[in-house]
Amino acid sequence: MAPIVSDEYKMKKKKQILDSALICFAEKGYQLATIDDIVQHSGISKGAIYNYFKSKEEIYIELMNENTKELDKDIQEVLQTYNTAPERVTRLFDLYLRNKPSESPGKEKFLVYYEFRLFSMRDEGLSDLLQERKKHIFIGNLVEILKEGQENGELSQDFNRELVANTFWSMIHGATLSTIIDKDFPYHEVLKNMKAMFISYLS
Amino acid sequence: MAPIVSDEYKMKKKKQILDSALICFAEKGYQLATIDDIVQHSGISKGAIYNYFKSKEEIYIELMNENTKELDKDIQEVLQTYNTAPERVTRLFDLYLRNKPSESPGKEKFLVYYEFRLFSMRDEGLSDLLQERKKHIFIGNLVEILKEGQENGELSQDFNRELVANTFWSMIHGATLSTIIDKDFPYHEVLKNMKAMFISYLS
Amino acid sequence: MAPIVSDEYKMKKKKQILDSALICFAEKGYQLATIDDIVQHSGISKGAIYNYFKSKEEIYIELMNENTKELDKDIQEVLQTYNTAPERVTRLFDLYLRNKPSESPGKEKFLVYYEFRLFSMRDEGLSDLLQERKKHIFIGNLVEILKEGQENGELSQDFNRELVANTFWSMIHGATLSTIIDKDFPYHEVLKNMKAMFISYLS
Amino acid sequence: MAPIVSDEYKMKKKKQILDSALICFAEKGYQLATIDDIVQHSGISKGAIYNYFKSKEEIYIELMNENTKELDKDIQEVLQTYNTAPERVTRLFDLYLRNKPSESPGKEKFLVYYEFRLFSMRDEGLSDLLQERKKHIFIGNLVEILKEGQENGELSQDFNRELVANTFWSMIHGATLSTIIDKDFPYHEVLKNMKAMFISYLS
DNA sequence: TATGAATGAGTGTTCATTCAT
DNA sequence: CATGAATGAACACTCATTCAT
Repeated sequence: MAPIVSDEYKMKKKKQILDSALICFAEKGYQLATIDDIVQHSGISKGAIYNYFKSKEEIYIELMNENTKELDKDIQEVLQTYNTAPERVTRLFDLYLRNKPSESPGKEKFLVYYEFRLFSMRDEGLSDLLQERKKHIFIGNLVEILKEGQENGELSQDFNRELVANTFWSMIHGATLSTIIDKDFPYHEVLKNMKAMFISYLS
Repeated sequence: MAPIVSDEYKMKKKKQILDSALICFAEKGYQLATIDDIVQHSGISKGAIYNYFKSKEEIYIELMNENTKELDKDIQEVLQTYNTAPERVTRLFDLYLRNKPSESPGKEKFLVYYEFRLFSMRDEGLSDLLQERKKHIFIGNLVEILKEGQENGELSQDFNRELVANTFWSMIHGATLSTIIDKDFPYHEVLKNMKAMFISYLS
Repeated sequence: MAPIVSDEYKMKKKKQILDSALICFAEKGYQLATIDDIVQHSGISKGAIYNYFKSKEEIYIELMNENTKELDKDIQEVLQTYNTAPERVTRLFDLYLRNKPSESPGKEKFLVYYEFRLFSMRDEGLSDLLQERKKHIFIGNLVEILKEGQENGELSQDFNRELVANTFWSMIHGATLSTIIDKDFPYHEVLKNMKAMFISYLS
Repeated sequence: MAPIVSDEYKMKKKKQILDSALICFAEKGYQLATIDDIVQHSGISKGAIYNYFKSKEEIYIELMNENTKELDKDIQEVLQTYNTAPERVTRLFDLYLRNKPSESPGKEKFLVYYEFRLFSMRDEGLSDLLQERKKHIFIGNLVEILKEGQENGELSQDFNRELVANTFWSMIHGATLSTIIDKDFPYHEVLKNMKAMFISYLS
């Protein structure tokens, strides 16, 4: 039976809901934001929302999946655009210098994202999934960059790649989180500082 | 009216409630943990809990205040025990190498703490208070250390102290958060890495 | 406007819906079965269903009407095939010995039927209609049989025909209901027992 | 810790809720009766109801358990008060001649009861429990009566006791159900008729 | 006619908070 | 001070019905 609306229409509708949900979750937090908030904000009826998502939690999770996909895309782009390891690491930092968790809408996005990450800790399946994903997208890619860098002599041979990759991402997390919770946090300067420290450490 | 029970008794009772609350909040998260959970876990009646705290949120906030106080005490201890800037910074790192957010009950404590920090973002008063407190306890103390270090030549003159202090704390946040959300995160190694990077940067 | 599709087509479609509805109502009960269940089971779209029936309740009622019609047909057949009163009563029992509410799909049919009968009690109009129908189809026919039987001396003169007819049907109801609610109920034996009791009582 | 209200108080409250629930279920049926209906009818708040019962279904089931208990008590009383088998069987019929499903509140009770019995068919555990209970309370007791009656020569040796017991109860069901669904059904006369048939069959 | 997306009133259930005992 | 029964606003989710295409 032919669908009465196009897939494109459905995607658009889903995106509409996700966009509104993000704003609502950012404003009140996932638990305190209600489906009615999303209804109000999106102008889409409650029933319609439940046609696209089977629960509030599914909206949350799908929202976060989108987020991860975007981030992954950004990272891939860096890998494809730049060739040397130092350049690539530099650009990864720049990704975050550009993303600006210090102002809307980046701030809200990150706030919701970190809340989600902590929230997900109580669901073993979810938490394992996210950990695995992180291991591939975040750590894996960076390890690969570092490996190539070490192999072709761009980088020092002295460091443990896994460790350094983990260090990189935890610095990013730290700078981002600090920005979210402290509106006076000098995000750019700190990140530049970290970038300098990190790059110098690699060489 | 003279108090019928001693202040000590009251403090003990409050502590009991806070301890149970921490465990409940860790297990389910603040929103999902119920007063009844705390009742069950603490063995203290619902009415009694409301004699000591005027709302669930107050329990949350007071719990976090306790946390901050403890941390402050730890920091003060470092300052009083050690004299040189490099030593002091080293010991601040060690504080976290000791605290171990990688295993219970430290993990739960940090989980609840970070959730609280994000939660607090929606209450301007609360968020300002915490920011201010942070500025004093975390940034202020460290800036003081760095200043002394620069003045007596222990540290390089090249850096902006505020910035470096912020960098320090955001690295700590990053490592801690990473540990909470990733059970395979090599917390100690990363922290040692950061410590090395950081100390070398200061000199 | 001339009908675009044949009446036969419409009847076939209606029957399809009713058949699916019966299965869905049997499975979950009228209230818990949803239109979507019927859609899923029948493969007919929601809109189409509402083209044939104006509400879920109408499906229910029409389904029961079908049921009554079938039963009526069965009874008429007995009346036309057999001539003496004892034979006819015997065959009425046999109708139920054959119908087997002890196994699918008879069981489901009876389950839905009795639920419907109880459900209908809250709608005075519906309940009156069904009562009237019963009085004619069930009681009326049997009274007629008994009357003829008494008049031509096949049966005892001693009994009140209305009463006996009511007794007959309530025994049938009892046996059927017992079978539905008790999977170990010895339906056939009980019914034979009743038949014996009843026939002997009539003579 | 001493309870703040007596057990008696709690029982009274529970009974209040059950009484109101019975009336609401009778009026609209279990599915259509809402908790708010019960709130309105009982004057007990929604929260309070959920302090006594954990779900609407639990109210339903407990209501039916009460019903069964009462019936069991009635049966036991017959057994203890009367000694001979014919007398006992007579009195079991009388129980139902007295119970009057033809008028309120007996009618409502039976309506709800039969709806429950049919409803319960979709829950295997529940349905098995009820079947088992029936086997003991209803069939078991009657079989015992019949056995004693046969052994001391009060009753005919010719019949299968289990079968007869099942026949008895299905006649009762039939008469009761007929009364519920047909307001003109001559309940008393039919039951007396059945009693006569049944007793004569036993001798 | 057929389709299935949209609607929104309605439901069972939860839970922070209160307060009589 | 302690207790836990009572309260009721709030919420996620459902589903019969409608209607634009």
